[in-house]
Amino acid sequence: MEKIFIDSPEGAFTACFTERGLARLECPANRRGNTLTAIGAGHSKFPGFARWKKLTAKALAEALAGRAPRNLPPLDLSKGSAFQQQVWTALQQIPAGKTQTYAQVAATIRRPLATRAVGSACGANPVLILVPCHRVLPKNGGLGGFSSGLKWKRRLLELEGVRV
DNA sequence: TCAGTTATTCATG
DNA sequence: CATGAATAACTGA
Repeated sequence: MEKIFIDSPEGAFTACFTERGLARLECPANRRGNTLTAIGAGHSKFPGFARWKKLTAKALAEALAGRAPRNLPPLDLSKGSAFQQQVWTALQQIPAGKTQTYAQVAATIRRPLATRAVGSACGANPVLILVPCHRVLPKNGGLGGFSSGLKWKRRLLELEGVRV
């Protein structure tokens, strides 16, 4: 598990890679740019690691600019249960600037009654932004929740031009 | 295995 | 508009 930090205008994101791909991507804890430096960037344990890092940084930059990333690094979602992986995969099908309700996501994975479970799966999503759990809103027009804080969810939606 | 929990939703009053 | 039940799946013990 290689852990690095990726600088961005929003702060330093944390990314974790396994031999299979990107396993985690976390929002900066505090908004003001912290001074953490890259860890593990020197020794690439896995083949293609350096390229994944570059792809991740690039995809992240694209996403923060409100556009859908061209190329994503491989994602290692093997940590999650089968159900969670289905949800996370479904989330990636939502185009930038669009939103879905928890019920709609439940419907797309052919589990129309699992709306609540979908919410749980979103909360367990380890790869924020690249797996766009922020594009899922409750049906009543509220915001729902966000693992790194609702501030981030609102901001990410604004970056994509979504009004709440 | 099972009780407790959840980033929901719908029907009621 | 507030409340409560229903509902599928995760988590921890």
